[in-house]
Amino acid sequence: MKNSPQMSEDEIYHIVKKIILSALLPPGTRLPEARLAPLFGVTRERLRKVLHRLGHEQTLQIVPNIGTVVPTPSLDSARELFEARRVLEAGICMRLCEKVTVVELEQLREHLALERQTANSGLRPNFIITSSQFHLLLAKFLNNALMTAQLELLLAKSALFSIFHDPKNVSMCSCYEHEQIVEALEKRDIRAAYHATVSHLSLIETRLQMDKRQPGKVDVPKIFQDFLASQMKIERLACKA
Amino acid sequence: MKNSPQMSEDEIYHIVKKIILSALLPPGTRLPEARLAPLFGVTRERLRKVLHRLGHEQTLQIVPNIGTVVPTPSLDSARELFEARRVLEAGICMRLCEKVTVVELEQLREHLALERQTANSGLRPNFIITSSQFHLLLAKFLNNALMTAQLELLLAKSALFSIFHDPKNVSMCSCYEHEQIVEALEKRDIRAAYHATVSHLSLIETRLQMDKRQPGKVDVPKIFQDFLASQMKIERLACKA
DNA sequence: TTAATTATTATTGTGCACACTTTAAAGGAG
DNA sequence: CTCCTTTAAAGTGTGCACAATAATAATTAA
Repeated sequence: MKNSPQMSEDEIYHIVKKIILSALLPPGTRLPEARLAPLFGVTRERLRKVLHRLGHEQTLQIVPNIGTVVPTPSLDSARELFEARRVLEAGICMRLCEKVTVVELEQLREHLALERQTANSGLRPNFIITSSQFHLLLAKFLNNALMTAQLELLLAKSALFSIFHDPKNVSMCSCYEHEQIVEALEKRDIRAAYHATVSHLSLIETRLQMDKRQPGKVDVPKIFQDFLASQMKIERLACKA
Repeated sequence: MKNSPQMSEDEIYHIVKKIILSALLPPGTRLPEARLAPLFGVTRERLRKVLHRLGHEQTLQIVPNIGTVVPTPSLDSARELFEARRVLEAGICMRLCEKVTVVELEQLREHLALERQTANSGLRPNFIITSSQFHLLLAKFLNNALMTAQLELLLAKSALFSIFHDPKNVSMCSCYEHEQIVEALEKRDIRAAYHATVSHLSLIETRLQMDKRQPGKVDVPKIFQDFLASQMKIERLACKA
């Protein structure tokens, strides 16, 4: 059964990105373009373009004559990453204190509920994404596409780090920490919001313990195919509703 | 005389970027890949890759069946851009208050002198770049490659706006405003540094007056060639020294 | 049996050609 | 002379083929 729905480049881009950031592939895994392309119903050249785009924005690593591989982030870059996130997200949170609406606060509460639910379900890939989206949601309320895009890049890199991390710890802690941020926003307390954000990010950073799991070979095309199948199932459900 | 020094993709990337950000080409100008490629001594496909990379990071605009064109930024995106810069650069400046060294402060002073000199010389392309580099210099002192890269993207977009702007006003004002930032850093006064940065950026923003100069057709290959020639002259001087 | 070496297969990188689209130019009617 | 239509030129987008490189399997020697 060949899966050839002739996807657009943007669609492919988002799907591949999601697969990488869901930690479905161990770091160091190569992405063979000729094998993966037919799964999206496109030629090799087309997928290649998408892969290299992800490479340029550091979600993938481009290695000459090897192609694109899932990156293995270093400890140094973690330091830089979280420092950048502290600067950007603290700023976002402070601005948000002034202009966040009650409707948006309600949305945040709903998202917190979703996070708890996902955490309890124990599915790590889902949780990594849900957890990131809390931060993204905050940025979106500022109505600034550019800033949202910049944060999205940082979140993508953060997700790559989470791959190395013990899942259970993150799940429990961050839900509570996110709640503290929302509470500060509800009180419109700039100082509290600043500290909640900065300390939350610092906590994530210190929790990082480089496990260095082995590259453990996997059947990449199979993982892609499974993911696409599950995506299609979700889409069908959405259509029904 | 064909100019074919077989440049690397990274070299080409930086040169094209510099040409765009120097406001050498009016907004809306198309970049014909087949014509430009031989100037760098590469094939069309190779240049194409670089052009699209610049397109993905918004330094160029990709239009289907038209190719890459010099973007014409909108007023809305200016608002977003400077809001993002305020958040990021204010954060950078505040952190810098704590850890900037005397050597670095000296470097900043030197750069201010260079800015004044460039402003007086009246060469707008040079000034746009020199002025941006002040902001970049601040970021570099934080020793965070990621944050530097993020700011670099924002500065690139800002430079695109400067193309629409009356050059003389910028020149005079920003030098003084940059000086205020340096003074705040010298006193290690976080509050002053924050305000100097935020108000400087807001001033730049309000000064923007969309001139809407006509696309005014230009000989793109000629401009590229001239730029490359001048670059080579600079390189030769550097070799002698 | 294991290590080293060679042969084979798989995969990336890139130039080329051709189809398709847009732009510029030429020609003709009002 | 101007505007519209038609024709030619220029330019983009993309599949394909082949060369170069890396990974894997097979083979041989110690």
